[in-house]
Amino acid sequence: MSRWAPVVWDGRVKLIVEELAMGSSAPAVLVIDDEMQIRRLLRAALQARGWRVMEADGGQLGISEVALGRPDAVILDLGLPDMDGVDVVRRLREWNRVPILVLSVRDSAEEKVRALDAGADDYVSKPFNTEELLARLRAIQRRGDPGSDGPEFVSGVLQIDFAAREVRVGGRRLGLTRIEYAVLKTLARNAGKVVTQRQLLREVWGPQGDDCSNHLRVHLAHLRTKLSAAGFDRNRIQTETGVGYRLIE
Amino acid sequence: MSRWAPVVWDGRVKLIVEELAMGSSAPAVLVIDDEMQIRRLLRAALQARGWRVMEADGGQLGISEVALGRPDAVILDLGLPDMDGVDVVRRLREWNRVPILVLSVRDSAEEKVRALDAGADDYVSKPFNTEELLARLRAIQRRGDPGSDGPEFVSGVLQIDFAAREVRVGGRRLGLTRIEYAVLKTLARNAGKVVTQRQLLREVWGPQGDDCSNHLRVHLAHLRTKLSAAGFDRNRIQTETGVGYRLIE
DNA sequence: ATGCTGTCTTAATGCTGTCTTAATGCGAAT
DNA sequence: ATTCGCATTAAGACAGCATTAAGACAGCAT
Repeated sequence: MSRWAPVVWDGRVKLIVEELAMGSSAPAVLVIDDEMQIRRLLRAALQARGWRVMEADGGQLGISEVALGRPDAVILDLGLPDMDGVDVVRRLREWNRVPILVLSVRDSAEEKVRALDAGADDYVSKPFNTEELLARLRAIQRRGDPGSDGPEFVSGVLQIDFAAREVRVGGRRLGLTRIEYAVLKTLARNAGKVVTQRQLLREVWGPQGDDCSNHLRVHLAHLRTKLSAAGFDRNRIQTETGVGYRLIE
Repeated sequence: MSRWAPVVWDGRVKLIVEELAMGSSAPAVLVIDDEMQIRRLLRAALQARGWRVMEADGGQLGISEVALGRPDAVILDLGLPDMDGVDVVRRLREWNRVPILVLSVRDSAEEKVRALDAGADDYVSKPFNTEELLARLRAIQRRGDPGSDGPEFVSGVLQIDFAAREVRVGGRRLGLTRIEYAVLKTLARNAGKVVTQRQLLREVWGPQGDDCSNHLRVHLAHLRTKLSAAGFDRNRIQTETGVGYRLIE
């Protein structure tokens, strides 16, 4: 099948194309808000500016979503039903430095001070101007994360520096194509665990990217060949027949 | 000039004396505002919280003060008499990444977007709540300064002086156009890492500057030609197809 | 205003490298 | 034995890239 079989040329498809153009590494933002209307509004605005948008409707879910999805920024509504918003900030800051923009209906100085001192990077009162919010989001996201230098994934001879998009095997740089890198990145992020084919397909070809499983096999073969040529044991990418693949730690 | 030869007892000298008095280890903030009342108010509040305070009453002076005094944060009033505040931000950002909190009497979204996209880190409207402003200052200052240990970049034969906007290859000066310089600067600031096309496009053509990818290619070709003509290995600007570019360290 | 200079944009070309497609062979499960 | 899923390879299609040249444009000095 061709990737250009989709019948509709809607926003979703356009997004996929854009993601592909960016090596599927478009910055992701997590919106934590219990009001669906706000989430919808933000999703539309953010996607229009090239963000990948994730959503959570509660604090608990939001925190786990940060852990799982590793967003590049977080928009957090303080008025969540399940827990205090400032506590969410605090909990996140215990282990994560992702930029956090706090939203709130309250406009009091004390509230702002509380949130900012808990570790939030900016505070915007509702109702907000969308353009301003986007600009503020850009501002806090622009100032990258200082504390992340060097390879973030190391396992034997294989090391991956996600920030630099660089893969090394035994110290030697490896040139990977967009798709090969995306596949390896996903496997590495879930090292030891089985990554389903669907998961890989979505990572590379987007939500509509099922029935590209043959492509996946081809690229995996290339990936294995390149890795093993550089001294990486080819068998460390295991095939779980009918399920997916696993990178042995 | 010797620090203890000053003929005039002006603000700068006063500042030095204060630095000595504070042991000069406290974080410094530069307040750029033409209204003396505001400066006094801020000075009192900031000093009470342990900041070392520097002052400038105009944009020109403020910029040179940033260069000389290397403050850890800047509070900048947009409504300066001698130049447009947003321009001050822009000028500072050409070579410096110090956190900037912008103050303004104007509360319009456009103004905020302009200032933030120019490189400011936060925007507070006057009249402001002092506690909130201090909390915001802490928030932007907390998120340290990642990539600027000095305005110099050196890697092999290539050296860039961001302050002077000067590029040298093997000591010889290189004349670059605005766009060429902006591209090289961005690559250098992220040396070793892949800089996405979108990132470069935004750096040069602003936030809505997508769909200029062809221009980018043209200017990159010029840049590579100029660099290699001066003795810089052309391959040290790598292309990551479909993703972006990387300057090899 | 006018012309000059250097920069930016636009467009066209050929090319490189990546992705897709399809064909073949293998092995495990039915 | 047959079928299904997977690995591998090779070849062609295609997107994205590099490069060049020419025209538009802005900035600047006259």
